[in-house]
Amino acid sequence: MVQQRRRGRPPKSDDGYSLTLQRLIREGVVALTEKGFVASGLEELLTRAQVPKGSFYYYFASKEAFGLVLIDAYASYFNAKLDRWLKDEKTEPVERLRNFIADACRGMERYGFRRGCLIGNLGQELVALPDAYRTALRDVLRGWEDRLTACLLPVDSVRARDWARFFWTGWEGAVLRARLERSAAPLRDFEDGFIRLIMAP
Amino acid sequence: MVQQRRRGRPPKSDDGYSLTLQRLIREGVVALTEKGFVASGLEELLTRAQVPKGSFYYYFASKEAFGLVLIDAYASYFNAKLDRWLKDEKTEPVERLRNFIADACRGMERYGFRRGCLIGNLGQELVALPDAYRTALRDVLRGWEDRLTACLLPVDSVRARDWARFFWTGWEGAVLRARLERSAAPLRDFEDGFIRLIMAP
DNA sequence: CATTTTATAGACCGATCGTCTTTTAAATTG
DNA sequence: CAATTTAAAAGACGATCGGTCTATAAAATG
Repeated sequence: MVQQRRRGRPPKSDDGYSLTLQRLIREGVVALTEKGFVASGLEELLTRAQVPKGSFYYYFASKEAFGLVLIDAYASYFNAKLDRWLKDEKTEPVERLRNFIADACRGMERYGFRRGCLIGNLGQELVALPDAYRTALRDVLRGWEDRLTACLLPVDSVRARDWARFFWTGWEGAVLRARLERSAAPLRDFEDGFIRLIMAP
Repeated sequence: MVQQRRRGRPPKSDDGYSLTLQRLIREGVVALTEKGFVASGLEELLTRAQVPKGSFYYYFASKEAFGLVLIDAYASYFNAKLDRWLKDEKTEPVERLRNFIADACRGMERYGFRRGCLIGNLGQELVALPDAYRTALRDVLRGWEDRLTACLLPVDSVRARDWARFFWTGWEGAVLRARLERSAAPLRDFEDGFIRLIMAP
């Protein structure tokens, strides 16, 4: 069947990710990891992204819709990062987790502990957010939980999921604490405790 | 010595806590535990507290100054709660912690998981907040750490402080997770893991 | 009644959000 | 190549709200 060409100007890129859109999403994710949703104003975002306001509302119906896209984008980015570390077959499971944590420490240091976890940030302001956000955020965390569970299965097949849940719960707290202290120490302290926990008989 | 009466209209109450002030602080703390600093608008707060806008700026120099007072008020409230549970001499140390957690679970359930931890909420939006807030929040957490350290000293005198640090780090995450899931399960899961950790040989 | 201090009232400005109309750009079709 | 069609950008605009400030009322003293 022959593809019937549409009349008129075609989209800049057919995958739905024009350069403008990419910049909006990139700057949006940065803003949310730093300040959360409410404190992130569109005006400042558009200035940073070098995108005029008119374009924003061409791509997104509202700030609310934009936020959901950002959650998705962040989840994709973070899931890729997790898969890279936690599925590294040539490394022992617990060591994979250690590698992920070391990478995260470097990441937080690189940005002077200004950037935290997008999911954690939005989670804290849940009451001020559109209702659909809660389930979206929850599901992202569950996705991380699944990935870590898979990684820990060889270590303790019975409790792998419990440990994974415990990890992400505590990790969000550790990221918060690291920002408060402007130090990666809370991340490493949590790492030590967690590994001691899952290694205990 | 006879109390010389001051000229002018006397304050409604001499302890510096007029009914108006009490209402402002009460509603302010509630707002911050629910939505954080930025998302908490003065307009709504004043409506709830039944205080006209003009009065607010009689009591506080700015929203920023107000926030610092709220952090203090919350810290006092929470420290009193901690002391009540963690210094309960007729109870075993670990059991004291369990009691505190059970109380916290009831608290979160009572408000339908709308209210979180004021310190955690503000910690997440640190970048959007006045600079003085960071150290204030950090010091409050250190105060909690001291209290739990004292409680855990009989259990493990060497590692008591490490465990206390670990607890508060993870606890902030657990509160966040509980709000996301609208369930106290994350709090109890964290409790289980933490106690297993400190009891391990 | 003038003075002093406490407390209230609400006007005011600027920022932000979201919409709307207009303009430009890039392709297709006859 | 001119007309047509759709994509994308540009930014003016109004409604709303947050935060601050000035003016006024209330309650006491001398």
